[in-house]
Amino acid sequence: MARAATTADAFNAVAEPRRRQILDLLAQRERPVNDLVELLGLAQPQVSKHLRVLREVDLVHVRDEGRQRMYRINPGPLRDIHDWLRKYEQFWTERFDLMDTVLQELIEEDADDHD
Amino acid sequence: MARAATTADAFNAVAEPRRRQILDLLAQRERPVNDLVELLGLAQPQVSKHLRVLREVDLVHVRDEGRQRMYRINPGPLRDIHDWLRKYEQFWTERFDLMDTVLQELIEEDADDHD
DNA sequence: TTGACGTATTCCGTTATGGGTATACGATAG
DNA sequence: CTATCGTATACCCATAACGGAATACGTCAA
Repeated sequence: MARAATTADAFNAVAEPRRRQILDLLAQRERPVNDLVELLGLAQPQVSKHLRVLREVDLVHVRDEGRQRMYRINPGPLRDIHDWLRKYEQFWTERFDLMDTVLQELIEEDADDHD
Repeated sequence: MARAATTADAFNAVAEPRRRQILDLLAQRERPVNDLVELLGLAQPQVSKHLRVLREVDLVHVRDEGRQRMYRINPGPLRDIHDWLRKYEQFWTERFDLMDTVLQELIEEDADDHD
């Protein structure tokens, strides 16, 4: 088995920075492909390919409007990521970071004692 | 360019389900490698390799204890993901999802009118 | 010192990425 | 009907992932 497909889930789709940028731009408003091409400074085919990935994990919706294709964000699938992360939120408060550091030092000192 | 390395950042490291499982297990307590091997039902080398990735993005810390290596979670880097996600939280409330659906239908009806 | 244990590394094969470039395709303007 | 616009797809290349299997390495027990 190789690495999971980028279209496997939101985690994989969003691991690519360009695709995060695209979502950020679509979060502002619905946009046609050429808008994204300009704003990202990427070649049009690459943008279309990233959009395909985002479509396949249902992070964007498309709508035909004449010869343009309007892309809209659909943030629902991001919730899976958020749900997974939620259990870690407590860990990265300032106070906890400090406690973590102190504990780590204690553990290391203790390990030294055992030499 | 190929796909970004799994060690490029927390986004890529955490895109792999096994590595999320490992973090979940380490969130409970510090553990030696063999604990993870048993709990995950994976071969030991694969676990060591996943741990290497997690180490390289600083999501885990190691500590030598005799012939064992104790792994501890370091959730700090997850914060980057959380920060990026935060701007989307508002989008996936029930009420917004409903509004989204209604808007989508209106847009589609409108598009039909233009035929 | 030797052997067993716990863990890391290396090599292999399969798979798919992301960018580049060329091209195909549908819709609309003239 | 044809040319052009907006977009999607196909093809190529370089890169690296992940799992499997073998093996190397450091630590401790006898």
